[in-house]
Amino acid sequence: MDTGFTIQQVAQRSGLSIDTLRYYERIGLLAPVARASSGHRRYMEHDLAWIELLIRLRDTGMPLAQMVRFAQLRRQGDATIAERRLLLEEHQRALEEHMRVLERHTVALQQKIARLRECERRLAPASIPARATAHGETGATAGDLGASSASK
Amino acid sequence: MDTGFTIQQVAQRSGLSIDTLRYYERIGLLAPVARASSGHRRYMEHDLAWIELLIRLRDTGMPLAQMVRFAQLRRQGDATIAERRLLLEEHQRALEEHMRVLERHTVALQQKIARLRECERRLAPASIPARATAHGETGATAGDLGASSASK
DNA sequence: CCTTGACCTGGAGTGAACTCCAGGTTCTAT
DNA sequence: ATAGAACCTGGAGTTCACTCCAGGTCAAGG
Repeated sequence: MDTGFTIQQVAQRSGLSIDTLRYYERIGLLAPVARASSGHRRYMEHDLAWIELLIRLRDTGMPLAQMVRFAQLRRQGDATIAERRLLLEEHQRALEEHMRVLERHTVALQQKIARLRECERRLAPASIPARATAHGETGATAGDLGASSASK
Repeated sequence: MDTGFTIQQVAQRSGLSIDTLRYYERIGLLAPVARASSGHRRYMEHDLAWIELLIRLRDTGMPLAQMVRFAQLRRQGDATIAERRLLLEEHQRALEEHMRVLERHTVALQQKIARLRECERRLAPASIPARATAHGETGATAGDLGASSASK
């Protein structure tokens, strides 16, 4: 009986550090991992699948606290499936909203880049040493400024 | 001379907190803001535009340190326009890559949600008290686990 | 037998990005 | 004139998500 992956193998496969794997177990993101007779961790396939999901949630912006909540629900078994689904759906909605925001930001950044490029075109080729005008390359439309990050 | 916005007004319009506005100035993200005779800050239109850009960069994941670098370049005037553009283009590329990753994650999460819903369908209506099987709702395909977050 | 390297634990330390506080000034309304 | 709100500064404290460390155990090679 010494099947399963060592913590090092899991770290390599998952991209998480060894310390992070232990940390996740400490805070209850991973249920206590099986041990070899030596006391060393042995991760099973289902641990890998779970870790993969955790990474996905983390990378899509879910805070660890919420992931812990999710992990707790999971450990409570089938009775919590609906609740878990709701949690994921909620997260999914937030994520899609976030992606829309990012989409809008890229457009705006693209415009900003275009304006800079325009500035370059106006300045560089005409190497007339015009006294470096520090005028507004910030960009026009100082208009909206519409509450992007809600601070409580 | 007492034109311009108070720090409170800017906080409301921008969604940043008053403390954050002062903090950003301290670390050099904002050049020293104009003051009323009283010593109170008075933000001008061009400050608002700049703050708007800062928020955009922050919300798209640029670390403050890089934003500070960008702000420094800006203060050095027109000579740094090309460098600033390159910085933004670099950021834009990273951002687009990030959005692609998020896209893939949403797809996977959507599948996960579908599997949970499937579990619910199988369990809930048949109210036969089957001994709560803690079998794998983790989902299939524990396959790839392909290094998602590069830990140095 | 001894070293080397992977692993263990509990706890302390880190970096990023704020957020709060004390103690003091200034504006505004009554 | 004075209470109370808004502002100022410098510095300390907080939260999050790790990351590192000391001191010890365990397995394999020379």
